[in-house]
Amino acid sequence: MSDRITPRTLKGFRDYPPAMMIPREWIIETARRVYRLYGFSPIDTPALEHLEILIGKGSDETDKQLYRFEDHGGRPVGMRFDLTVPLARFVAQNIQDLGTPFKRYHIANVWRGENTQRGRYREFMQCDFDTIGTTSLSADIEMVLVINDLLTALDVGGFTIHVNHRGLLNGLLEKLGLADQATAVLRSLDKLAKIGAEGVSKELRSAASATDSQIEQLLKLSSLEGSNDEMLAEAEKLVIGSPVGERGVAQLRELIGSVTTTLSSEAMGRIRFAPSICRGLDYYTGIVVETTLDDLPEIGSVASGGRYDNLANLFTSQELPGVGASLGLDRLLAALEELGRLEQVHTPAEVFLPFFDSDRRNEYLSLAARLRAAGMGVEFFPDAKKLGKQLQYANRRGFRVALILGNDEFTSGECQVKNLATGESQTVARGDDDANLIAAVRCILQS
RNA sequence: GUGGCUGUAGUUCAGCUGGUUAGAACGCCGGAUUGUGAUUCCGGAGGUCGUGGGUUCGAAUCCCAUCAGCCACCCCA
Repeated sequence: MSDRITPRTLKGFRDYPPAMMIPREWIIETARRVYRLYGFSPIDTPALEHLEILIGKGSDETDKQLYRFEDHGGRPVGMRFDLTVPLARFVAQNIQDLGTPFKRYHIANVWRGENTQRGRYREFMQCDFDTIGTTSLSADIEMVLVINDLLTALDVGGFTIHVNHRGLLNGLLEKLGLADQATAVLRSLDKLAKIGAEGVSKELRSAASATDSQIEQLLKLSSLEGSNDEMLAEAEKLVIGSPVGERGVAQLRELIGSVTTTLSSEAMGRIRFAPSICRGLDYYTGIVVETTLDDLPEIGSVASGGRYDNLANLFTSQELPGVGASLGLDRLLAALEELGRLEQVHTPAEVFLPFFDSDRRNEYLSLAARLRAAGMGVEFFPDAKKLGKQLQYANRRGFRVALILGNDEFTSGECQVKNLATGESQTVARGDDDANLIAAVRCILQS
């Protein structure tokens, strides 16, 4: 047996044991619930697409990271590297049946063959939601509200939603005569928080061959401080005379105004105009957002998105503008773990039923069935091992309650209800339908 | 893709400039306690030192390659 195959996973790909999968599923379920509350419908698309659908849609960088190969029929194919390009293909192909506006969410794995790092893998999950087929700012506003509701539901603690507008940036670039260097300039500006004003100006000089006065103007916009209103007023001055720039400022003002009046007073401080963020992706054309956790800003954006008015043009002549965002599941998970905001639970059920008296299996099974019918998760231990061992197992898995019944209890019609967190145990008379017992368990679970 | 660091029991690590049967803590399993889990005591299992070559009388230790992880760049979730 020396030729056994070594069990291993590919670089950047990983297994998800229960301790990881339980919080993961909780986030996914929360995202699903919040998206649905806004009327977004689920879709899925194939992991594999014709190569021509995927290449040239993101940037040179995404083309390099694309997993590509020939299928068994010799067709050039690729694995999706995000959910937005498949969405563009999907709506271009099906919009006549879907109608507009089309609101969808899509929670699925994507693949990128890039170098790995903590929180960065080659297979990872995105939780996207987008509204297709309307240019109304309502959809942009709703995107921000969804992010707010989602992160609130996920109990991540304080967070800040940073918003900016590509039109504002493009307007300034036009005025400065740097429009053809847009990508390089925006990428440099995006790093302001990371490398500082000096680093950015150095990079602007070398990468975008910007002059000192151009750099000064760009940094002036990026470094604005004050209230949202004050910053917007200053930004407006910088782009005055540029229609796209002025429109960007107007939209930002409207969006921030709408969001702050909709949110509760404690939540409205969460939205901030942030003139330096712009998102690396080329296809954004309007509002862009990034969201950081106040207690862990250095981990980067956990929910990002924006408006893209041209994406489906690659596949159809029909005009299909869109706006949407994506929750960074794995990054958020890493952050919550680091912040100690994840409950360490290893079992999806909360009630543990030891197999104590080996002659009474069927009686245990019917008790478990009755509790499950009452909506409680119950795990019945498969082996009639020593009670101490069974309780140890229950304790490690994070069960809340153990129900202990041996020969004594069965004959007296009672049950010991043990609170595993405190160690306290009470004896409850079961009665005919176990209603007493169910109430006692429920009491502990709700405390 | 580029550069740097790391890789020894399940886990965290020790192992001096190469030298006999590679250690510890915690964890795990069994028992003390045949009806009660985070304590205590006793006992036990578990490692071809990531993998493959090379140098050497001799390699966990040195060299090369490879795989994997971490960090920075790049990019992004």
